[in-house]
This record gives sequence, structure tokens and C-alpha cells, in this order.
Amino acid sequence: MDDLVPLREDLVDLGEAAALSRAERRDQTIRRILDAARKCFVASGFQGASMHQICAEAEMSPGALYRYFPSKEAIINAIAENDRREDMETFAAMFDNPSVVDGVVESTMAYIRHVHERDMAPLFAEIRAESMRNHMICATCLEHRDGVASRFETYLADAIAAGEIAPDVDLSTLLAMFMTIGEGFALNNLLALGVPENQIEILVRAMVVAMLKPAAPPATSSVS
Amino acid sequence: MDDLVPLREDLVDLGEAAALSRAERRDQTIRRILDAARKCFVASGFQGASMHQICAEAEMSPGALYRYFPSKEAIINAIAENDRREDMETFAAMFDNPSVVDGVVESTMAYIRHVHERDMAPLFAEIRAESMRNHMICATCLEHRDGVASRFETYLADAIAAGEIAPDVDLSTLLAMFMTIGEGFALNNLLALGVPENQIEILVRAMVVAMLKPAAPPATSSVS
DNA sequence: CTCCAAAGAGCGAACGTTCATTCGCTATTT
DNA sequence: AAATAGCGAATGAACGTTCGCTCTTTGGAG
Repeated sequence: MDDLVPLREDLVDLGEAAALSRAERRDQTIRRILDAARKCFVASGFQGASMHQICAEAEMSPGALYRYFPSKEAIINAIAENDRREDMETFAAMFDNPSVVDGVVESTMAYIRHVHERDMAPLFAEIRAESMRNHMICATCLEHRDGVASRFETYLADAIAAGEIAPDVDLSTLLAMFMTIGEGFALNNLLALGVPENQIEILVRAMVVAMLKPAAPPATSSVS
Repeated sequence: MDDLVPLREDLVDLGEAAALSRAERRDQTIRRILDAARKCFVASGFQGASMHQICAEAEMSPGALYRYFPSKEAIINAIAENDRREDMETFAAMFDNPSVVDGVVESTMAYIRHVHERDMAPLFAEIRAESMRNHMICATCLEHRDGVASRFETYLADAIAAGEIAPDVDLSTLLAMFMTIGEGFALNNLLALGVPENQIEILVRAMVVAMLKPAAPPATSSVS
């Protein structure tokens, strides 16, 4: 409605340097479609949202939209792919922090804030539900999960070498637990529920410290 | 196809004592519909599953099915209601355990096993995704959550009185964290991923102990 | 006990709607 | 001239739901 201004404006005003190439225009339109689709999917779910709703939100006709995506499923895949990647990148910020405890705590808190600020919970829930029955989405989730997991494993292994983690802790279990708990935070927008951020951090930190150095295993232990 | 045997069998064989009353027959049919619907919803999602699929799975016609539920939404509500209640009841088993640490750990482990044995993750994900946009389902989730939360709060308050929890811990935050982590376990069937149960328990216990007695608050801290 | 009217249970074709997708066309860009 | 972008009515399939019908069960009257 407000971008029906003449298309040649760019060309006239800025000359060929700033003119958008065909490919750039295409990318822009694709982004427009994905933004619209995301909005519709959050409101109605993957199956509940219709292509007509998405077209209306993107302000284009079905015929035009289908020049960019061959099917609804392709849009869903693209949305899931983008969302999972973004999520995992947020989480991966921790690997720059030399202290594992600080790294995990800070990136967990950053993630909690991220979920709140961008209201990621609904789409996350949708993607995760879809991943339970759609092979394509499942593969996307696993791919990004594994990407983070492998880097996480090296990160933790380094920490063991540095003595920050009890050497007898089972790395793959620890990793699975961290990711599981992270998904709990993705699903529950705690900040929106009014839980104070600093209180969350106290407990997250206590939790992380304890899990990195758990009490000696109950069998034949004599630590302390 | 295989239950076209005479309906009067019960009456003839067992006499009036074991004969099913109209109401009992009705309940049985309703359960049959709900079982079929659950199976379809797991396979295709709430919106993806069709009434015809559900009818086929329940081996009855649409006309018959609609004598028991006025709409698809009513079936979804009933499924969500049942599932959430069952989930929360499993979780509530802990309140019988006088030791909070043991209670929380054991019921968490029981919950993890429950999720695995009955393969609850897909339906949980579906319900949770739907709860983000469907007011009815949202209310159902909140209702059961609050039911557990209020009993949990008393449970924890008693533990504070008994000295098992640091008195300065923020109860509502602790509660929110426990439930959030629990949802992480509901979404990720760790046992199906091959994570060893005893390793999970070690970390869960470490986590619970630490959260109930977190380190002193970081304010004016002198961390190395 | 028999009989019968009423109610309950079941059926499956049919209804109207909505869905994802296609197609023939025009306008713009290269 | 060829390729790309955009349109929106049209299409056929699938959806949730309804309806008219038959069969069975029920409970009271005779």
C-alpha cells in the first residue's frame, strides 16, 4: 500500500551503482514472502495458515508468489531452516568465552532474552511439533543441533583439559541435558511470565556449576 | 470386520450383572474415538489430521462419530485435556516424598521414563504449539500447570521450614524453572536418543541439589 | 412374557466451503 | 525479442459437517 511508488526511482536517483540487480530484487521479494509467511504461521500454524493469507500479508498474488516458491512446503522448510539457524547461532556465541561456566550461563541468558524480545516461542513450538512428523523439518533440526553439539563437545573437552569440568562427567549426557533444558527455555518465555531475569540467572548459574562438577557417582564413591 | 459377532453375547453369557449399560457403551465408544484421534493427531497434527482419517481409524462413519463429539475442535480439546491431566498427575507423584531432593529427582526420572514409554513427545509438542494460538488449549495448559504449581509451592514451602531449601531462594522462580526444564524433558525423548538413564539421574540430582541451595547471590561478589 | 413406540446408534452419500496450485495473460526489465 | 515478474480467476481435490435413512436397544403396557 505504501510501496507502490514508481519502481524506477532507484534507477533515476541513484544511477546504476545503487540499482538493484535482478538477483537482489529477487532476494528482497523472497525475504518479503518469508516475513509474511512467518507472521501467518505464528498466528495460525503451518497447516492452519493458507497460501491466500500469506499472499495477502505479502501483498502479492498467488501467481506471483509461486514464482519464488514451488509449494507451501518449500516455504515451511525455508522458515524452519532460517529459524533453527538463527537460534543455533545465538546459542553458539558462548564458544568465544574461555570460562565454560560463564559461557554457558551468559549464552543461556542471552537466549532467554532472545526468545522474549523476538517472541520466538510460538514458532519454535510449531517447528518442533512439525519436526516430529515431517522428515524434512526433522533433518533440519538435527542438522543444526548436531552442528552446535559438535562444537559444544570440543568446548567442553577443552574445559576438561583445563580442569573446569570434573573429568568423570559423561560429555554426551551433559550435552544432551544442556540442549534439552535450552529447549525448555525456548518453549517457555519466562521473562514474559514475569520471572525476574536476575533470579533466573542465579539458578541457571547454580545449575551449570553443579552439572559441570556433579557429586561423585553414588556407586563406590569416596570423594569429598 | 471382526467384531460383527452378535451383540447379545454379553447378555447371554454373563447375565444382567456384566451387561453394559447404555452409558457404559457410550463411554467405551468415546474412548475408542479418542484413541483413534490421538493416533491420527500424532501422525499428522491437529490441523493435518482429517475427520475421515479419524473415522477410519476408529472404524466408524462420520455420522456415527458426530453423535459423540459436536466438532473436531471438541475432540482436540478432549485429547489435550486428557493428556495434560495425565502428564501433571505423573509429575504430582513427588508430593508424597518427604525429601524434596529425592521427590523432585524421582518424579523427574519417572516423567522421563513416562515420556519414553508412552512416546508422549509428539503429542506434547502438538498441544504446546496449539496452546500458543488457541485460547481453549492455552487455558487447559495453564489450568493444569497452576494446579501442579500451587501444590508444588506448598511442598517447597514445607521444605524451607524443614531447612532443606535455602530460605533466600525465590520460590516462584524456582518453580518456573523446574516446570520449564520439565517441558524440555517432555519435548526431548532422551532415552530414545540413547542417553543412559543413570547418567541423566546423576546430572538431574546435581542440578536439583544446586538449585535448592544455590550459591550466595552474586551481588558484591568477589569471584576470581 | 410379548409387543410397540420412542430413542439411540450407525451409516455413507452429499453439501458447501476452502484449500494449494495452475494457467493464460499483460507489463516490465534485460 | 526473450526472459522475468505479476496478476487473479479457475480448477480439482479435500475438508468438516449434515442429513435422511436403517437397524438395534430400551422400557413400559398389555
